[in-house]
Amino acid sequence: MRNPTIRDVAREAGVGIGTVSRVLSGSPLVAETTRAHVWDVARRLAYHPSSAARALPRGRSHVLEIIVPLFTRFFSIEVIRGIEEALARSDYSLVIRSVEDPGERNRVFREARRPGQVDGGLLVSLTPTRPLVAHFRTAGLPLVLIDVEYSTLPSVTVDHEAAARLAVQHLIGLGHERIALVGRAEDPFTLDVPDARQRGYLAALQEAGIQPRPEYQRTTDYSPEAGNAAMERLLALKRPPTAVFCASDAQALGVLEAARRRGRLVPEDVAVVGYNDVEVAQYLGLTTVRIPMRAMGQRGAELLLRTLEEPERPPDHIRLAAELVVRRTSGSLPGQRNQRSAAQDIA
Amino acid sequence: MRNPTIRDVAREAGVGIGTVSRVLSGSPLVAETTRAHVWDVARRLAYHPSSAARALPRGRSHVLEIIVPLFTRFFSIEVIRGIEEALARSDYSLVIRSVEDPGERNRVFREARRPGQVDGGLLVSLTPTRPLVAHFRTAGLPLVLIDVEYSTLPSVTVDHEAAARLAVQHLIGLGHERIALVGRAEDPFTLDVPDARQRGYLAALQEAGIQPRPEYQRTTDYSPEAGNAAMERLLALKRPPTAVFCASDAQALGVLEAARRRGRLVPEDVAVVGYNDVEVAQYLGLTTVRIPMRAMGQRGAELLLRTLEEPERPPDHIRLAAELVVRRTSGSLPGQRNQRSAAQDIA
DNA sequence: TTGTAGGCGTTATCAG
DNA sequence: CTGATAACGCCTACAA
Repeated sequence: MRNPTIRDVAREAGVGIGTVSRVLSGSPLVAETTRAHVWDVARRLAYHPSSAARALPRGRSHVLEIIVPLFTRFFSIEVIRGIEEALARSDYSLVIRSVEDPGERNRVFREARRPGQVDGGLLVSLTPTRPLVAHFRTAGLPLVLIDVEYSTLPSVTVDHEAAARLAVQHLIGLGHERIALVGRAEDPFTLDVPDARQRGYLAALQEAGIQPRPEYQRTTDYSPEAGNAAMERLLALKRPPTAVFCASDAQALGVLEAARRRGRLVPEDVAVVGYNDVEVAQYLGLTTVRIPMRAMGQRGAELLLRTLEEPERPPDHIRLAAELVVRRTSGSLPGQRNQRSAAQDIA
Repeated sequence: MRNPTIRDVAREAGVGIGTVSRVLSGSPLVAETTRAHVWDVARRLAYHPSSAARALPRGRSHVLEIIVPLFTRFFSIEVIRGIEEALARSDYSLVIRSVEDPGERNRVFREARRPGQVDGGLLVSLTPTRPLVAHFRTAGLPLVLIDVEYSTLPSVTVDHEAAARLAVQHLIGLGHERIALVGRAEDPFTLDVPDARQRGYLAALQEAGIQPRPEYQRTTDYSPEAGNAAMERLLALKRPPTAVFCASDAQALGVLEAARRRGRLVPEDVAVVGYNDVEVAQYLGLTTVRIPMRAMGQRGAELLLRTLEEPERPPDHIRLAAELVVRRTSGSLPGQRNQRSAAQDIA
């Protein structure tokens, strides 16, 4: 009934518990025959070491903590999934902590598990506070950042500025000059001002010698509703833009909807480019910038694992590339019959 | 540098470790003054008990395990989120295990944490196997099911049959008689044959005295692409349906797209109803059945917590109500401008 | 190469 | 009410 302990295995195998322990932890100081025998017995008894008991003398829990904002957001989910994939074969468990609103952030940071509870942390899209960094440092626990940079900590990021520039360059390449930005409102979770996507947008315009216009730049939060409202404003201008670059696919959805309601054809009257490449983007034919979310999670987890093995290793700063995915809403190549997207007819 | 241990607190407070332990666990057998003093010292030293050390004599880890299929699916995410909300104030941690394909299921079940690793489990949309149930039973660990029923285990479910009937009744109420079903293919994760939604569909037709037609019933998996293909087939019939009920919003998306491509107006030529009420449904104006996913998670977690405190408690079987959300794709009532009309309760 | 013993931080029991 | 002290299951010197 009770789980077998290491002692049971030792007795059953006729060896000392030290030997069993060595076999299980793969120590080379065991005779080959002994090892085989012990393994046999352990398997037969269905022995599984208690992680709590193991954590005690080792001083390590084999648990990793990840702190992520807005758990239900597609971006977060994908990153988490990537982390899980990387951790799957590593016998580390993952504890996920979600920060649902900015006020919660400091509380969660403060409650970040004490050493012994957790062996390391992963911070996603969240700028670390000084105390948090100090906490992990003095505790000797590795902390890895995803989608955020910090000089002394390992990180995995995407160059959002370059990604945004890519998108806007694409629009310029199609001949657009009146290009609007539906950017994001100040992100309450990170401190990245001005926003990287906006910087990329401006850079692309400048490269092409296009004068940016303030009335073409709107910032809203990441929702279809907000995108919708922003687009309404843009379309109400005397010279409305012929193309719109959105800081998220969610906003782009709203932009498409507004265009439809105002009778504008996409991409004939107005081209739309989103950001992230969420699932529905492909389905709606939305041209967008693909952010390698899952890969970000994977690489971050790998970085953490590596730092765990080699604590003194200087922090890596990995930067992944985003790619532009051209679909129908930006009216790619001439001669290609553009389908109107589903979103437009439904509503 | 090292974390303070209970011994440090005891020494600093000038008491025995037993007393500190009692104070911290809220035992009433401590003098009020002693208690206050010990708390003070503990706070001052920033003492945090080691969960590993605590787990050892207690035989409980304070970790709960949740096994969920297809982690990235909206349904799973929402349920998990509900669970987290319920657990947030309970100092239990959550370890999430995802089953990404049916082959993985048994492996994950087999690896279900041994007692001592975990204090209980939550199974989402996954029919438990005999061995799994036995495993938890003999280990004396509570296991709660979400979105699945099993006589001897507590569960939280939604009556999918009633929910589906509701949707189809709505269509019938609008005057439709040629109503198609885009159902789900056999679910590799659960064993629910015939599918509850299909049963509900058939029941609603029968109640209304409508003869079900085999050619109106298509089963596909939960993807827009599959829904799209199914709709193409339906539209190719000599007498195509005037309404389609889909077993998921994902399929409904594809159905809408197919209708658009074939030049059918929604809802004038064909009405469409989805299932789940995913985020984008509201945005696309999709009439659908709202499944209380988050609430399912919450209630499930609460059930688990309760069983943890009271192990002998007979299993509760909680059944939550789904509601119909009428939006544009079913063309509600003439003149009625409401996006969401009165939600109707079921069950 | 292997067995033994001490210790990891708590809880729980049992005398005081 | 409170303070020792024996587990809890495992790891790791250390001794053999």
